[in-house]
Amino acid sequence: MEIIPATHFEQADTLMLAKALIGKILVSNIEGLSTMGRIVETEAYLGVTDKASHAFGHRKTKRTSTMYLKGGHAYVYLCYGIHHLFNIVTHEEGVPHAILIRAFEPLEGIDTMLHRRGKTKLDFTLSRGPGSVSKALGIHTQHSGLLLNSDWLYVADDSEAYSQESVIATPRIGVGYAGVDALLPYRFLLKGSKLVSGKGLTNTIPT
DNA sequence: CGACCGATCGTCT
DNA sequence: GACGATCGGTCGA
Repeated sequence: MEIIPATHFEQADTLMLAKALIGKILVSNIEGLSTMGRIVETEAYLGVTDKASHAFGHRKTKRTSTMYLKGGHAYVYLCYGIHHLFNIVTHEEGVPHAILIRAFEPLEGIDTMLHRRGKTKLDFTLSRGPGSVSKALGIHTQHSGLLLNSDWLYVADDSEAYSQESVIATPRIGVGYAGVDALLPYRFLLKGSKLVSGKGLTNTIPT
């Protein structure tokens, strides 16, 4: 399995990067515990021109300043006072693009993930939804601003083949406030995956 | 199965 | 002082 270096995310085409993340492996080594899963759902947030992005209109605050770092950094923020949502920053320094990881298929460290999630048995809710993703992997807002690397968290490619047709694009979830931008097809998912979040899909069938 | 609701708090106006 | 890039539980059809 090949580690994808943080510099990979310095590329400018965030939509391409978000699509290409589908099928890749996310590995965390946090608090001495190793967990791993295959990414099945992502969303792209295109910075200053994207009404759904925290950086829309060049908004830059203490919280969102990490989005302006160069690609390959982690952007983690607290949502609804409860959930820690994990993004990978993309593009060059100063351009606040990011990719939200919304769901993955658990591969290793399942006992650890179950414990972190307060569950006793594996089902499709373990790592479905961006809040669940971070909780299962042990990602916390304190990780925001860190560069992805093998010390704590990285993306890897196990060369499992996914055809372009197996990845589909849909509008993003929960961004109704973004007006017309809420309709943009910036959400990518593995077609037919039962592990994908949101409503109106075949995601209610237990594995 | 869908609709609704409460939890919970940092961030921004 | 209001509001989320959410989740899990409950309620009713």
